[in-house]
Amino acid sequence: MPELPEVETIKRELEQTVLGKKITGVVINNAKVIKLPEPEKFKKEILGRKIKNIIRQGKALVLELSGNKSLMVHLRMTGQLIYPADTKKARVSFSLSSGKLLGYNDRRLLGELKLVDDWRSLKFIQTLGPEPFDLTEAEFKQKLSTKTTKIKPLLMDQTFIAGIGNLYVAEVLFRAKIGPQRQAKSLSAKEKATLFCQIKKVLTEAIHFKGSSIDDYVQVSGRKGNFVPHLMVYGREGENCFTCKTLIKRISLGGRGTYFCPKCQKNA
DNA sequence: AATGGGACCTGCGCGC
DNA sequence: TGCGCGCAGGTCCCAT
Repeated sequence: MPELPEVETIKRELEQTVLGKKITGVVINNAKVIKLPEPEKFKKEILGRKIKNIIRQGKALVLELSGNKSLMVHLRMTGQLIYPADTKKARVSFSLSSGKLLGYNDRRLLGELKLVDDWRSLKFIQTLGPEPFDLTEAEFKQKLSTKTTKIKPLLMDQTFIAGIGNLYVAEVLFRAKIGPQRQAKSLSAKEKATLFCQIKKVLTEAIHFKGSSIDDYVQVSGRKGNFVPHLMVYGREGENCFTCKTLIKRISLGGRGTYFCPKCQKNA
């Protein structure tokens, strides 16, 4: 569930807390989350390096380290980065030169840590679509114009646009009054413009409120994000639409829970 | 090109 | 009370 706003929140917090610190120790409690290189090598190769720079690309987080190595972290569903952390909960914990621990938690073990020479050449990064904030309205409209797929799965496709997941796509489509099943290229110019505007608006607001703590997501400090009270449709099946009082529906689209207002969001 | 399914995973809530 | 099951969704991979 961590999407662009959650990962951006974490990135900003890490900049304030661990940037410039040196990694002085590593404890691996579950090696499953370490995808590259093998855990022993990972441990050996990361020791002594300093955290030089922190970057977010879509939902991926990159810690650039001294000596031309980078740690790519993808939280997937239940990954957390906690500082200062306590060892017990962490799948992997890093001792830092501050004397405190940076912990990687991951209840479901779906996340991944990769220590690599060149993070930009990772396949996931290579195929990532544009950052929403780097995209122009004209480019967005152009990209939509050829797509016959449904708008909701398209916006969640990380190779189409980076950073939007199941929660924010629901919010964006609700605010743009567009049904999740609309064919992408069938959107009018006005709808495309509204959609583009709402993508940036919703993501910006969610970053401002430090993300949505629906499942496991918390800030680096361990505190919850504050955007949940601002959600208009996600998770509101059977409740009244805030605009028209119609009951919010939940359907399955592309195998994902899809919330929308059948009256406000036109599917044709 | 688009779509649907399964795989990876665990903990929760549900029905019986 | 306890057990088994479905479900949550980010990404990859495969089949059609």
